[in-house]
Parts: sequence; structure tokens; C-alpha cells
Amino acid sequence: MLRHWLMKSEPADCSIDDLLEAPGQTLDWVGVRNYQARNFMRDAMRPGDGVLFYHSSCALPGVAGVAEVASKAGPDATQFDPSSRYFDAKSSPDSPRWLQVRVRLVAKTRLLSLREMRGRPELSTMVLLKPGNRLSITPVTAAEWQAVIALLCPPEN
DNA sequence: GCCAACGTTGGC
DNA sequence: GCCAACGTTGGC
Repeated sequence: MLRHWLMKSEPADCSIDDLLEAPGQTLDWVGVRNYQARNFMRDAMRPGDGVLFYHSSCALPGVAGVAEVASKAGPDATQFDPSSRYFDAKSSPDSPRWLQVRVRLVAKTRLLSLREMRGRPELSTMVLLKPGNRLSITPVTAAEWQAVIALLCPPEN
């Protein structure tokens, strides 16, 4: 049973174009430093799961493309790298605290802006849109997924 | 830059 | 285990 997710990234840091241009159009999703988001990767994410690639903390926040989970969760290498902004001195290779998954591009899409999403009743249940939500990885229901895909890829007449 | 909301830390 | 202080997120 495949699930669906929304994953936030700051485009200044890693954008949909970075994923588009990456070797194999695949990137390691590093830098998650929130336990709830980590637990989603550890406990529920499986290769093949669908991913909405979301641009956050930028001029035009919104869904910028579709991707898929390409690996199980494994240790996030950046936590052991003192030169990385994601370094965590309290983590050890024996018991890594932080995890990453690999993500592969499915399609860059038009930008479905946060503003437009808020205006869509069929998306109103999305965790992303809940007041105060800050989670960088949130589950997306099958109905929400289908509604987003329909908005991103309107059927031709 | 502001600020609300939330998560984490650490003293007790 | 409580909770105040502090840091971060992220839209605006």
C-alpha cells in the first residue's frame, strides 16, 4: 500500500530545478531535524510512495513538482560532518539520530501556489494548510493527492 | 523584518 | 515531569 507525502524544501537550498538537473534526477533528502518528520521517514515511507515537492520560505511558496520515494530511510550523512550546517554533535554512527531518504523526480509541474491551495475546498484537509503547521514532511491522503494531481495536470479536452 | 506557532532544552 | 526560556519555521 503506497502512501503519499508532501515534502518541503527551500528552493534557495534545493529547488525542483536542482532535482531536475541532479544525476538520475535523484537526490538524498538530507537535513530533516525534526523527530516527527524523521519518524514518518522511518516508520511509514516506502520506495514508490508519491511526493509533492513543495517550495517553502520563498517568494512564491507552493507545490513545484511531483517526485517519488526512491529508497528506504537510512542515516543522514550530514549529521556526522562537522562542516555541514546539519552537523549534530550529539549523534553517533553507532546510533544515528537523523535519517534521510532518496527522492526521484517524476515531473516538474506548474507552481500550485499556497494561495491557490488555500482557495480549494478539496484541499482544505491537508496537514500543510492546518494553522500553525510547520512540519517539513506531512502525509497526504489519496483523495488530497488526486485533487492536487488534477490541479497540476488538468485533463485535455 | 515581523511575529505567531511550535519544538527543544535544561534547571528544578 | 513541569515549564519557562529560547530557537526555528515560514508566511506575509
